Amino acid sequence: MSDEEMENYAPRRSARLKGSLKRPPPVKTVKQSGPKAKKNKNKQVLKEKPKKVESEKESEDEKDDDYEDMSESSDESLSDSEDPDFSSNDEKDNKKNAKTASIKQNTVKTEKETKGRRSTNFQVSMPQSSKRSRRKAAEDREENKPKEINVDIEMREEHADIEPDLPELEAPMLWTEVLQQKPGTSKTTADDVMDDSGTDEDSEEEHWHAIEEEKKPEKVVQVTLKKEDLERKEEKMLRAEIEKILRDRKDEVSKMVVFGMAAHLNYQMKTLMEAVRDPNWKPDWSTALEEKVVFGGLNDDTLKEFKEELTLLDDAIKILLPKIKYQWMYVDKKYHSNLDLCMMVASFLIRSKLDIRIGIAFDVTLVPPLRVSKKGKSSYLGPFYFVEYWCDTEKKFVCINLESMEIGKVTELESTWKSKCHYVFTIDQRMKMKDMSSIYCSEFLKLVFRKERHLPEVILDVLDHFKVPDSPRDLEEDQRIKRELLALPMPTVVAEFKNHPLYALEKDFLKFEAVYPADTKPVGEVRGHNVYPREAVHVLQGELNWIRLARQIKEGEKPYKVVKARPKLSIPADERVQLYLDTYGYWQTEPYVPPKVINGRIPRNEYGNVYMYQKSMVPQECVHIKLSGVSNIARQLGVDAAPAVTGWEFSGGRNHPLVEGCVIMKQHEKAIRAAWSEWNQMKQQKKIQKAEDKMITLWRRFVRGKLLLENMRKKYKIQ
DNA sequence: ATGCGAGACCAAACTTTGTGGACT
DNA sequence: AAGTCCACTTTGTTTGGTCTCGCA
Repeated sequence: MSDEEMENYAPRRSARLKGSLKRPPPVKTVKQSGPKAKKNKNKQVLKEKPKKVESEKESEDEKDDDYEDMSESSDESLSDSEDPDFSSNDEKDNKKNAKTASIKQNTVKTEKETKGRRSTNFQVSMPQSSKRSRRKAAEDREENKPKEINVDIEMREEHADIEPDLPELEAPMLWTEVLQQKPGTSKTTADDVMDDSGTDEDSEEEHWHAIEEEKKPEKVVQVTLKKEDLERKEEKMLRAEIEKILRDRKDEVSKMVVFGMAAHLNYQMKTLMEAVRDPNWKPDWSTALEEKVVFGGLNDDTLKEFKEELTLLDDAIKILLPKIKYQWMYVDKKYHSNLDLCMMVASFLIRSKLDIRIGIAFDVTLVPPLRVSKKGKSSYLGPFYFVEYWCDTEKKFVCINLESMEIGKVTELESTWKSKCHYVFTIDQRMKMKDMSSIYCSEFLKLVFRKERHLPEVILDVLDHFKVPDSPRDLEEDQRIKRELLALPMPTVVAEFKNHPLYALEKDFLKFEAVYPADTKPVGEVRGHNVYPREAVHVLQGELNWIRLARQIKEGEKPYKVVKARPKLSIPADERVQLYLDTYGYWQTEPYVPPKVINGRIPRNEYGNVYMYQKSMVPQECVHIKLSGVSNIARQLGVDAAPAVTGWEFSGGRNHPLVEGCVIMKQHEKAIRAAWSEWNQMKQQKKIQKAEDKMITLWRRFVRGKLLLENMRKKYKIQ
């Protein structure tokens, strides 16, 4: 990016808001994203489960030894493996063993009891903070390690398989529990017990179902009141949310319309060029007229003559291939639509060796969200087409009004459009698309018109997709348009100056805006306000923001403007003092010069970090390694490593630096990378091992539970 | 009729370097 | 037993835009 581009890019306030300086999305959004949400859910399930097992086990302990032996034997049969973790993973085992004083296992397990307790908690699973997963994502991108993710997914699926079966195991346990419990003491609440009375006569199983399926009615008055308040608040939030979504949607849709129109124009031009350049296509009726143009120049009469040759059809010509269609129409001297006519005139002019552009005038008609349109239905009938040709004598493109076939009458052209158009694009034979609204829309500089249009950035964004470099002629034209616009009379109304593309009032300068050079003379005065050219208004930035754009303040520069700084939220409101922020213009900055390594120590900022907002900011003789856990490795190897701040994250009501990997000296890179990959491999292996262990534990529990259930059914003769 | 300014209201931007407890 | 991870948290102030209303 050249310096000049940089300036255009950075200092505009609106650009700042939408662009690079926008803070990274808050954690919230990351949290809500698919994989994370899924993980949370998964975690919850896992956390809940041990509780159930606990209750299961407690009731189990109260039963006679019969099925304990049973489960014991199943336990043993399953825990053949010598792996101590494997058999000690289950808390149930430990307690039971302690109680029954089983010989061999008891010794092993009591020894490891504390360890076993911990592992029942299932924290082993995949809970990951957004930060970590983001870092992991970055790391995956860099190192291509899909394996890790696969394991996660597999595990989740595994659980999904097991999970539905487990509740069945609970039934007999809870049933006995329920019978034993006194009203009010149980977890299954007094309501359930009260409902019991009604189902006295039922069989045991139906009894159970009645308890399970009964829904508790909500009765508490206080809760409903609170709920109402909540609803009111929620309703408001919901409405705001919906409005925002609709607003965004409207923006998106209208952007799409603009994009679609641009693509359409692009396509038409392409088709036209194909048709005209086709050597097999030889319409001869217009040759005389063409020669007239070539030798005598283009004038209204020749164009009118051309149009008189044509017949207007009532129905569209149905030929699918547009190129053929235009060729055929031209030969047959027929047209149906405005577009057809445009294409034929354009063909004619190209054949007459003229450089042409085709233009499209259109509008984006959308009813604003949640608001009734005052004007009623849109009367938009467009798009409308026109042709321009390059006039050598005037050194500019001149428009042709396809209705009257008059040349060069810009204001009349607009009146031929049957409805108001806010956008006019043109495309030349090089496929260079330009926004010419400023020339063809007479109200272009009006405040209302500006507001009805998209932001200039959006238009540029769309046109960027049809990238063709500017030719000298394009640049010249831009200059000419600017001169013409400047020659128009200045607005007389103060409000018209707000966001005016050419002028700005001093009173409307934004907080971070100032006139540069400082001695810029006002170009006029409106009701006592000085009018400055918009070009002279520059956006300033504080030092930290410039660093984020890889620029630093030149030495000895004085702040160009001092603005009120935002209060520090960490200081209590009553103790805050008004702080000020020094701001500088682009011209006061230079490209960021990364600091040098002194005595083998990587230079850090006051927080012990290195700013790595851009790749170019890496300190000299250093490299930035974006691998998670790499700073640990560096520390273990005794290598100096500085955490790299790549952005900011808003969480916990505060801003925190986003640290991605660290900066180390180049000479250590190889060793660190090797050490990291070794460490990472071990980590992966451990993870897989853990996942497998857990799977086995779950399966073991599942099978044992099944056996237990069978035993119970046999014993109590339950089907 | 038109434009202006004040004021109310609202949405969005901007803010820019922790902590405590659990776990390993 | 130190080091690491993770959940907690989801602010409050400023700013600019929009709308309305009264006034010139």
